[in-house]
Amino acid sequence: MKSRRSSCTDSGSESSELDSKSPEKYETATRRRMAANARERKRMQGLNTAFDCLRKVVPQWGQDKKLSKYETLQMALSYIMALNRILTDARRHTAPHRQWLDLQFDSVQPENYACLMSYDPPAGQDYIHSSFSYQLNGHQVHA
DNA sequence: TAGGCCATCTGGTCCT
DNA sequence: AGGACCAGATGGCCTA
Repeated sequence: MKSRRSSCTDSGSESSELDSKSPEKYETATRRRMAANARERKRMQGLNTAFDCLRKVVPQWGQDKKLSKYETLQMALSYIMALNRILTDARRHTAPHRQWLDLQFDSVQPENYACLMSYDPPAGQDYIHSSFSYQLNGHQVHA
């Protein structure tokens, strides 16, 4: 884990204002701030996990250096556009060209998006894509 | 050493 | 009231 800012602590900046108030209020505010910081840390970690999943799915220039968050989003956008184009073009082709389409998807393997498949939505929430499924190179894919 | 990227803290806003 | 989300600020690490 990275070191924290030296000038800031989990106690929060509201301490100075609350110093003059009752110790109970100060304690409560401190506890709330620490809890909020912990939640924010956890939230950002979740976001980073999602970015890691996206990096596994998106094409990379090289394996030596991982894409930054910005680059990952840009690459994902380009990748989706490219796949969309492939599908659009495929619709214009008839059966004799089916092999061509299979070739386009040759590099798309289930293990590449395993992290997305295992995603559990929060309880009580339904997602449209949760019942989505399709056939890809003989693989039945459920998402 | 400057610049890019990132983690963390923080306060504000919105939602449940 | 409390949690989720967001954006700004700040400081650390790394690389050219």
